[in-house]
Amino acid sequence: MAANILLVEDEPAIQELIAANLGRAGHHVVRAGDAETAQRIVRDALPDLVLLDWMLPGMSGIELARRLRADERTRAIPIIMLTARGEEQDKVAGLEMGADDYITKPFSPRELVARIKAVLRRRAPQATEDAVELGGLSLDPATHRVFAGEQPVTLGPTEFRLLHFLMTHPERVHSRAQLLDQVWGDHVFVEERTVDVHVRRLRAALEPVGHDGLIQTVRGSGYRLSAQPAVAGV
Amino acid sequence: MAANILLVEDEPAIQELIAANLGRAGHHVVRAGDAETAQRIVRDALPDLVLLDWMLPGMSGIELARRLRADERTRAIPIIMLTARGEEQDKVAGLEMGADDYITKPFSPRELVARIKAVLRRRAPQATEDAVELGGLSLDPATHRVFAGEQPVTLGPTEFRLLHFLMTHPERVHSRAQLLDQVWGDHVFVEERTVDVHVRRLRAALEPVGHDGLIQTVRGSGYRLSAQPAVAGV
DNA sequence: GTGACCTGTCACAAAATCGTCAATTTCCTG
DNA sequence: CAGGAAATTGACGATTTTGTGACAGGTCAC
Repeated sequence: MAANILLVEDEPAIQELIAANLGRAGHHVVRAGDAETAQRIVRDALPDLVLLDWMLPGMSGIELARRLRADERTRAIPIIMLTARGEEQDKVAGLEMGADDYITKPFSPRELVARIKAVLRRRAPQATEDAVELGGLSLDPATHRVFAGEQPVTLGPTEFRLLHFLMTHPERVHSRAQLLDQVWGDHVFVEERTVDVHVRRLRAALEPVGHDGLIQTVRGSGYRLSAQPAVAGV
Repeated sequence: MAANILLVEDEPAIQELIAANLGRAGHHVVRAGDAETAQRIVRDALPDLVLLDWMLPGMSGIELARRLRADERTRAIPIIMLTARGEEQDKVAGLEMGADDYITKPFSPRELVARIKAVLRRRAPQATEDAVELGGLSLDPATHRVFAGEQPVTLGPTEFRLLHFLMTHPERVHSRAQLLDQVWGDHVFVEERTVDVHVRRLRAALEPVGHDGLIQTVRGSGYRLSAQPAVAGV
């Protein structure tokens, strides 16, 4: 259950302490000393969770939380706020602002880790997981199933993600690099040729159910999923 | 968001104060002055949430929480504990015992109401108490029985709840984390692989009565209950 | 007590999937 | 049509994910 956590805390001592504890719990921690930096990091790195001190120099924690909630891409990221004792107003405001939880300073490392774990696990399943249908082929992320008409298609996890991406971005040519970013994740280190292999496996799974020409090769550029045949006529 | 709330608090003055505030917030409040009474009320009335003072005469709040978590029927009821300042030990113990949240006394009415709202909101939509039937398999929460056609199936409590959840949410793929949330509750600290073990036990119980392929593994994602075979029949 | 369950975790076995490579084939350019 | 770049393919060892059996505690009804 390792996770990327952004810690927003201005006091170096506390920052250090928390980071050490989270690190020991197996999490990867990125730190920010102020809200502006934090905002930038969130946009760039999209952490799994934000640990947010409520009292910050400059932009307040509340304001940052509000902004994160306002942005489409960062809306789903859970926020745990750190408050000093007795800041009753803040707690209420924070919860209403969309914080998922709060912890009152001082807190024990165990409590912090326990709360993080709970929040991460509670994360709602993505809402934008609609089924895709295209040219007689349907794919449903919720059930994790693919059908060619009535016939089920069996795919490995990677092929499934690849097909999902292609079906949600049809007709466009995607370079191998783009596919690696989108399907594998932009942090992995994998040969570009690997894409070829998975495309091949995907084609092999689609061909027996009458979808051969579906994934087309664009020489020198990449691949494209298209309901239209690659070449007119013939 | 009106809810039935059981307030367990021995000090009449505080009891009165809290009850008044909750009532103003639109909740229906039932009160108990000690843990024994509370336990009885919970079994009878099945409130939506329990507000539990940690310091009680006789049976402690922790003990009550433990018992509620141990009982099949009351396990899912959220618990918010009320603690005095500085009782750090209690917080950790409480959270591990299954409390969904805690509030440090003294607290503001606004905060209390906000916390209650948050806890109720994140509670998973409760499965119906109606009997479920699916592909020759029937499960009745009321009688706590499972039948495969005419044949009774014997299950342990956890397997029963697991099957219940899967039957009420068929076809969908559930990650181990989601199953832990929904079946074990989001407050427990259990390894994800434990899910595997219980799935195995469930499969073992279902297989001799002709329901082998019912629970399917979706590699890399989780498990799925489906009347449809994973792969088209050969 | 005590014996019959249940539970959560491990360590290990079994399976499925992955990423690479090298050999081939295909396709474009001159 | 030759040459060479680009893509396809089949094979394979490495890695990751699941399935299993065993086990140490804990609970509960006798």
